[in-house]
Amino acid sequence: MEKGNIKISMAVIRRLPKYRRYLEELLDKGIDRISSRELSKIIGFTASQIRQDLNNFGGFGQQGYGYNVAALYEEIGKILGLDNRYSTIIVGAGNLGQAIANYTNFEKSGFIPKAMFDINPRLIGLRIRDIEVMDSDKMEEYIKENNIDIGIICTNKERAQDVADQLIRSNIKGIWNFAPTDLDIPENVMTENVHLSESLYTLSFLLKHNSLE
Amino acid sequence: MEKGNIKISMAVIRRLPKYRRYLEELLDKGIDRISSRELSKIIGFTASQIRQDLNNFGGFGQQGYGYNVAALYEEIGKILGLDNRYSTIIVGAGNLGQAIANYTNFEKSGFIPKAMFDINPRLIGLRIRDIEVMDSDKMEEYIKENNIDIGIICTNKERAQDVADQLIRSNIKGIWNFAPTDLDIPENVMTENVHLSESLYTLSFLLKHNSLE
DNA sequence: TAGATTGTTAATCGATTAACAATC
DNA sequence: TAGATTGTTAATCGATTAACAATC
Repeated sequence: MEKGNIKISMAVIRRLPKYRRYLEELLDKGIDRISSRELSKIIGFTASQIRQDLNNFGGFGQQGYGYNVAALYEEIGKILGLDNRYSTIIVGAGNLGQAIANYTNFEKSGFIPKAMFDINPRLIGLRIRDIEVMDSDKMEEYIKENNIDIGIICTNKERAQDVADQLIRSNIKGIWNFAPTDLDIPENVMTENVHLSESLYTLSFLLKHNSLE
Repeated sequence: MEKGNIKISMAVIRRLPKYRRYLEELLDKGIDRISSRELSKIIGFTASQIRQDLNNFGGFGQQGYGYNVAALYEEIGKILGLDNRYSTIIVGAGNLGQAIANYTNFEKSGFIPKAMFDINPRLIGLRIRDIEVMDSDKMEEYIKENNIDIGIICTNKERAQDVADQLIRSNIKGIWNFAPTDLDIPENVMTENVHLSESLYTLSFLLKHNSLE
């Protein structure tokens, strides 16, 4: 999380995927250069913030010219680690797990689902695309033998911590957690939570308090 | 978004669901009072922040005692608007749409899915639980006739803005967007985005930059 | 009452924005 | 070269934390 020794704040990190997404759109439109001012207009961050953000990682622009869209897109991809491939497993083969298994966009970005795991005998043996649902009993062994990088937790909240403990024992590198609970995870295992109900409740708050105006 | 005239920051709003979740856990354990200091230990925010956050909405505590768990849980629910019922529709009946339709926890919190919509003839007529997948052509009419509050966009990014425009024309109050794009939406329609790929890329960043240590 | 803990003001910290010299 | 725009430092703004008087 550094350039030399400089710590990058989470606020900056979370803006990077958005930069990349807008740059991809520009690429698709055949635009090959852009200034922070123009980018500001379409992305909604200030030009100053854009320049600050990018300069955390290096001087990607050129005075008087701006930024080369293709090069910047590429650079941000590298910063985000999207030049890597990651092997993933999906734990919990219910609706959400299956939805993620079916969502091929992640695979295009280098996140390759190798297997799914579930405790429900009726799901074991099922295949989502070419991804097999295996018995959770075999998970720890599978992770170690297949060098799995990321575990995606799509179980209910009751099972989530047990699954996390198994993943941690198997030396997983990262956990993407969809279960509506906060997991207890050691510092060296990176975690990212997707708490859907928190997002929905935020919307609910906005609905309630906006309509008062 | 106010108490009197005071504006509540998004940072505070986004912490509210987490307070509620931890309070629910305490309730389940039969704990009926808690101090900001104790809550701080389990939730990970500072005690000072907890008191500041709550005092945006009122003095829910009592000096020398702390907070009543049940009462505070209830209050935060009201602040979040979870004492309301919301009628929702899910647009896009693919894997993700179906996963959300099947996730009964949202329904328990008052978000009632009334119908799903899709353009794919093979999906139209399908029922997820008791929720019918209808032809997207009928969506605008349906929203108006059934007083739908929230539209949940589960289409691909290409269709998302068109769907949003339809929702807006039908006077929807809020949009929960799962499509990987930023939508152009008027200020009076509340929006909450769930950008899964941004979350995954953030995890990727952390994996890459942490392993350098 | 004495102890505990809130509610709230003040201090600090960090993130965003503004400004401008450097330079393409 | 002159104009444009970056990279970077300084100023501002907002959010978090600390401190403590109020009070249960």
